[in-house]
Amino acid sequence: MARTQGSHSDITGPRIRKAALNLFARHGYAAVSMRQIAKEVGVQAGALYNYTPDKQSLLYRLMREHMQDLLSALDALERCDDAQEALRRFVGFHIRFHLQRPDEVFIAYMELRNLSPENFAEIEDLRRQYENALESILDTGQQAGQFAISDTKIATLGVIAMLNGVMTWYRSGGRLSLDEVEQIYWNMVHKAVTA
Amino acid sequence: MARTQGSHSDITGPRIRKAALNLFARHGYAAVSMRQIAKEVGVQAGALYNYTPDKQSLLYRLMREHMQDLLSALDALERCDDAQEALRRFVGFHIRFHLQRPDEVFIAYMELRNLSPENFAEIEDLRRQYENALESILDTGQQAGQFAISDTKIATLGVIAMLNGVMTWYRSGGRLSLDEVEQIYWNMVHKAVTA
DNA sequence: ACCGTATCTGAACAAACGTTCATATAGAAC
DNA sequence: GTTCTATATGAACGTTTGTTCAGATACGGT
Repeated sequence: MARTQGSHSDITGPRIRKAALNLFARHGYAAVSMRQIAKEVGVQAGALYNYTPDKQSLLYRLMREHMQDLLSALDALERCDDAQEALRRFVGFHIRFHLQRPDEVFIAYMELRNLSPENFAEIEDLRRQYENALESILDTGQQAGQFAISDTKIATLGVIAMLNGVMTWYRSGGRLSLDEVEQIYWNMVHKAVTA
Repeated sequence: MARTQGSHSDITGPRIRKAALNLFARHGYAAVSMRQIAKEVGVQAGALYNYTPDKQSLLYRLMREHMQDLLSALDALERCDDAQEALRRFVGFHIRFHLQRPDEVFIAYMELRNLSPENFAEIEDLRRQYENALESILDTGQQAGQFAISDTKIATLGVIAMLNGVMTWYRSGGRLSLDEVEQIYWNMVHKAVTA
């Protein structure tokens, strides 16, 4: 008989978050019930409340941790004074990081409206930090005369939007390798911003 | 006393769809109840079922009509043999058409997963038709030696993703005019694909 | 003036929702 | 081996969900 009660389960917490992540990504936050999440974990709905105060916090925590991971990973990227090289690294980093976490990424920009106002503000701030990193690369290159960008703010959003598009179609094991995808996108981004 | 019953209301149907559109766009299909829609229209929930067999059909019809409008409008665009000019027109058309219908656009790509499988397949087919129109422009330019695109399928998705990004930030009356926005994006797209 | 019908109300339905809580149990600590 | 506590159950709560339907009402046609 499987042990179902009383054990110290350090693993139940992570499993709940994983199940919630997966279900939220597939069906959307509003369409997923606490009972569905509990069923996926193999537990009764009430048990979830040992690990989260409510459903909203479950979503918020998933999004916040994802954004913090993203910023940490970006921070760990080797610095580079040359703007073009920095941009190339950013493109590669963005594509690879996001393709490794399709569910987190999907949630992070699809479920923003299901956050409470305070939680939304925090996530939005983290997102802005990420955009600013790219914008400062574009600014640097623009001032150095390497880039010819009419509006760095829009270019930032344009580049990120284009790169994010990769997740709507890329499937590992498909026609193109990760290296090829990175090469193709870098080629487009590079030409789009270069003088 | 406002007339509340018995009248032939050719206007209730459109008002229901408009309210549903607005609410779905703001809060998401799953998070909006039939009673909320009814309240927005100023009617009881049961009355909605004179105009739609169920909630799902309400969403499906909104998405299908939007995609058909999009394809019709694209079809009405003046043909052009020169690929670069055709691409320029496409960029302008896409930006303007989509900015005029922010709610429809938002729903059309956010609520795909809330469609039943059959409905999803139909909408997806319409979307593919639209993508194919752009891809054939890129193909033409590629064969004519005007463009230097390593993969037209990916370039198609990349361009559309970039252009769609405009809707996440553009607000009419903001810093930039529509003409300026179009110019900026055309500049980026043009450089990204040109030889 | 009356009828027929399209339209809406208001109540009802069963099911599902997020959340709470008294109770049970299995493992850790002694 | 007993006790303590973290972790789970399972039932219950009040609300809300999508949907149905009998009855009421007001307009168009005659």
